[in-house]
Amino acid sequence: MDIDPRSKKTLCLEDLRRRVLTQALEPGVYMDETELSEIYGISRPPLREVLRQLAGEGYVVLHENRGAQVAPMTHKTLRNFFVAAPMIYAATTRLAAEHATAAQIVRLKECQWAFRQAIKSGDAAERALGNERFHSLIGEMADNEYLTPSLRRLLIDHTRIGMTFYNPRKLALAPQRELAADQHDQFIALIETGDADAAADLAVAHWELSRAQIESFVTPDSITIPLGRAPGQAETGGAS
Amino acid sequence: MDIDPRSKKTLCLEDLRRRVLTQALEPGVYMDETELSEIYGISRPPLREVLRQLAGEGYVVLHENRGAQVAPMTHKTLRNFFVAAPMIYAATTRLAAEHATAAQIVRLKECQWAFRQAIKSGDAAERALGNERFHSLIGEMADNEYLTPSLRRLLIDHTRIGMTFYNPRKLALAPQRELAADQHDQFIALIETGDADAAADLAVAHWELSRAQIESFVTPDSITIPLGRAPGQAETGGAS
DNA sequence: CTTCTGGTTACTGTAGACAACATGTATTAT
DNA sequence: ATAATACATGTTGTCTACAGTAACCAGAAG
Repeated sequence: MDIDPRSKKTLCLEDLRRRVLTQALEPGVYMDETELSEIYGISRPPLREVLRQLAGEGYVVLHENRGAQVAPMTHKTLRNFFVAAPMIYAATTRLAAEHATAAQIVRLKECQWAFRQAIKSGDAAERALGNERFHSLIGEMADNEYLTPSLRRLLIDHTRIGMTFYNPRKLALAPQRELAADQHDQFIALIETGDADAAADLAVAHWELSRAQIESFVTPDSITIPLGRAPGQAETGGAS
Repeated sequence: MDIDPRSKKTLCLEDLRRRVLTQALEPGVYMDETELSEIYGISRPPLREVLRQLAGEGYVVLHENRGAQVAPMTHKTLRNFFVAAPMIYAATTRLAAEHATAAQIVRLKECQWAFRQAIKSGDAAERALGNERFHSLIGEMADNEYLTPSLRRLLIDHTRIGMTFYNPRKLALAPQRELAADQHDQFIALIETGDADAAADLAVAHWELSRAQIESFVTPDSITIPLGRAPGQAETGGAS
């Protein structure tokens, strides 16, 4: 579909994906077709095609006569996410270890290198996109057209959730970030040796780490702060 | 997205889905935009939107400057299908038993009634579409936006495969068809009582039955036919 | 002051016409 | 005779202009 990476339409598609993933376009907001078509230098019909495709991929939701809405995140979202993620991640990682080609492993290593660079730089968006790409590549390795759709859908919200909670200034979380990156190296090693069982286990462990991080933000430790002290931290707060 | 079922565009979308599922549009064939737009009485831009959406849903594959192709079925298709199906079916059925609402169960019963009618009538397409709708409704009950994409993708090919192999004239398979329909009734009963474990087990059993039917056609028992006899059957044969 | 109704506005949905690309064929040169 | 190239044809990709619809706001009646 997107063979020619130079076309404006493809650029538009990729940029909109990026904007949704990084929450530059916040969940739930409505998008103006005319405005977007002017931004990307194309007319409305092809832009509408792009929006349809994004709807199919789960980035946006289309409403009749009311336009495209960035896929919202509700209270049910997180719960459903916790149910589906470990199963899909474990399954796709297992299949990746069984089917990965040499060329794919090379690309995965390049991606991991870029991911570590992003962590060092402290750029939340780059880190989140790098992580998304890493797991997306594992999905490609799995080479199963029936599991990929759910994996892609999971990665969209996993990235957005990570983007919400990730804060490079929280030094206490640096060890966890290192651990996550180390696990990525282990993914590569296990996929390269074709150890499917270990890869599946690692996928679950990797997921548990991510889950713990998310839960630590959903249930913050603000209780430990003594009463009467000036509250200087409100980092997890909203955007706009 | 498709709130108004009367619009030509929605009709077009649903009809194309139906045509792909019943193999009226055979896997791999290319579709002519102009021709389709004339058939459904709409112009090419909205038709192209429909094709994009169908691509997102996995019914068709888009090729740059070469149009839309009905999603092909290769040798890898069946293998990947066998890997993913039991996992997704079991998971969604379990969740359906946990989350189903009364209104949804009513609709499922209506669907099951229609399904039995279709079996009696011997209409392969109606039966296949009825089965697809039944499992699609269970997917809705599961109410998990992360698992639904894979389920829908599975159901597309499950329906097409069933459409290929199903032959109402094969009387030997009548008991299996009856069993499948009975299992649907059991699905309803277990979902209604909320027995998630039993529902998941039934999903696997239901899948195994379907799998056995498929395998019996992939590996036909032509060996038992004595040599020298006129070969009168070539039903599973290829397309254009 | 509240509520219903009419108009206004801004957006989405669609159509028709034009441009770009790919394919198949015929012609020419080797 | 064969291969390569140029052309003709048909399809996809895109743009501009128009039609339809829903939300918003103002004004009048209760």
